[in-house]
Amino acid sequence: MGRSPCCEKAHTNKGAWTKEEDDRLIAYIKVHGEGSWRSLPKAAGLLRCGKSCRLRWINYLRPDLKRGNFTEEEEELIIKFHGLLGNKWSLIAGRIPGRTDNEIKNYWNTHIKRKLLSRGIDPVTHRPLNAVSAAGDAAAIASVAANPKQLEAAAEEEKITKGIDPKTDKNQGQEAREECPDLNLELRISPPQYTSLIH
DNA sequence: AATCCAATCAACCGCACTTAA
DNA sequence: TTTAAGTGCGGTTGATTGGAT
Repeated sequence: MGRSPCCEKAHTNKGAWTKEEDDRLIAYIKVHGEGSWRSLPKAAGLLRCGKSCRLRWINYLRPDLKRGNFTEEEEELIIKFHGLLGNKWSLIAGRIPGRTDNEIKNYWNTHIKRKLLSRGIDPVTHRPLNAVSAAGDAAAIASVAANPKQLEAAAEEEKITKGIDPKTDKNQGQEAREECPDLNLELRISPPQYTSLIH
C-alpha cells in the first residue's frame, strides 16, 4: 500500500489551522520553547503531526515575523541572493529579516519570476533570455560591479556562520564547493536602476 | 447573475541530511 | 561503524479569492 505518513496517528488534523490550535501551539512554545517537534503535539494537546506544528510556528506564528507586502528593497535583495544562491530558500530567508523561506519561495514563483521574464531575464540563470547581447551583458555585469561587496560579504558571512559551529566543519567544504565556484562567472542581476536603492 | 479562470499562498509530501544510539 | 529516528528543505498541491466573461 501507500507509504506511511510522517505520523501514523489516525486521528490527526490536517489542513488549515484553527484559532484554538494556534493558541495552544503558541501557549506551549511560550512555556517550553521550540524544538522536539515530534513529541510536541501530544504534550501540547494538539491533534497534529510534529511537522505541521513546526511549519505553522516557523511560517506563521513566530512573533518575529514581518507581515504584509515585500518592499522594493526586499525584492531586490531576494533577486540578488537568488542569483547568488539559487533556490536555496532557507539561506535566502536567513538574509531577509522577518521573512520565511516559504514566503520568499511563494513570492519568487508568483511575482518575481514573472517580472524577470517580462524584462527578458531568465529567472534561473539571471541572464538575458535571448541571444546573448554583449551590451546587455555588460550592463548586467556593471550593475553587479556597482556593489560587489554586499554580495561577497553575504557569501563570506555564510561561510563564517557555518564555520563557527565545529559540528558542521565536515560539511563546510562541501557546501562551499557547491555554492561558490561559479559565483563570479554566472552572477547576473537586474537593471542598474535599483542599485541606487541599495546605497 | 452565473460561471469560468488565473493568481495567491498556507500547508502538505517525499526525501536528504543530521543527530543519537 | 552502522542504523534508526528526528529535523529541515524545496517542490508541489489545492482551497480560496477576485477579476473577467
